Amino acid sequence: MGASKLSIHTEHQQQIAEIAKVLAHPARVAILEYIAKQKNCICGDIVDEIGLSQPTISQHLQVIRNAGLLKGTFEGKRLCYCLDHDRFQEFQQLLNDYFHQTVVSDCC
Amino acid sequence: MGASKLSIHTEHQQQIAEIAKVLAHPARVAILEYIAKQKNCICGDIVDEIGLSQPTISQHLQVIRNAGLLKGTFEGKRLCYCLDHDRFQEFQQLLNDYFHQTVVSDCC
DNA sequence: TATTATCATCGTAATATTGCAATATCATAT
DNA sequence: ATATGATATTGCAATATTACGATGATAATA
Repeated sequence: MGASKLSIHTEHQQQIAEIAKVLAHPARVAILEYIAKQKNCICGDIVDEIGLSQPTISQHLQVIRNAGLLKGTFEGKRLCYCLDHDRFQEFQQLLNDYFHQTVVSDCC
Repeated sequence: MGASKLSIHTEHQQQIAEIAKVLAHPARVAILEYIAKQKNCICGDIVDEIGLSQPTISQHLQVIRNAGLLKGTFEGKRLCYCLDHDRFQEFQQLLNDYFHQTVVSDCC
């Protein structure tokens, strides 16, 4: 198959999985790091920074954008991508909640 | 392709991606939740709990085990799967560090 | 020993992901 | 209006993931 049986899981479980999927590729981890530290919204050189082709970067960016992590706007001639601070923090919060909620009962 | 170009990313970026991959499927999120709350190491009924076949659960468990999240032992006739508390906390810590390290400079 | 219960592995099918070349789009500059 | 530069989209190939039936391995029990 390859398609996951979504209906059998809770909304919350799917939400955590969706969030994790964004971080589940090193290129996206790298892109997020790079975009985050850009102070001046000049984001056109992600391709040079990461060692992947422009279409591939664009594809990863779409995954990040679909997750709601990008605030985009235009500045001069370049399209600007900025990390959405609030959404990024929401990611952190949701994952943190998951870890806190999932209390491991010491057994073995 | 489908294979990711690992060499171009840092160890740390790959580590975050590896961790995220474990959580990147709702079934594994559900399995982790379920195993965590089991107090008495009776773990044979994950299959009944989650709505997936035994081989599929076993496959997901292998992903979780490969990530170092399982402490296994025997108890009576049943193989026991328990969440490794320390490793689970390490996951939390590493993700938390990533979020803290990735400080978003407010630009747009 | 034979049976049963439990979990792992194998084989296979369907789908998803990753990556890039080619091409399209679109804002800006000339 | 046309050319240029930057990003998005399309199409395709290779690989990974997800799922399950069939089968194998192993421990407890009859």
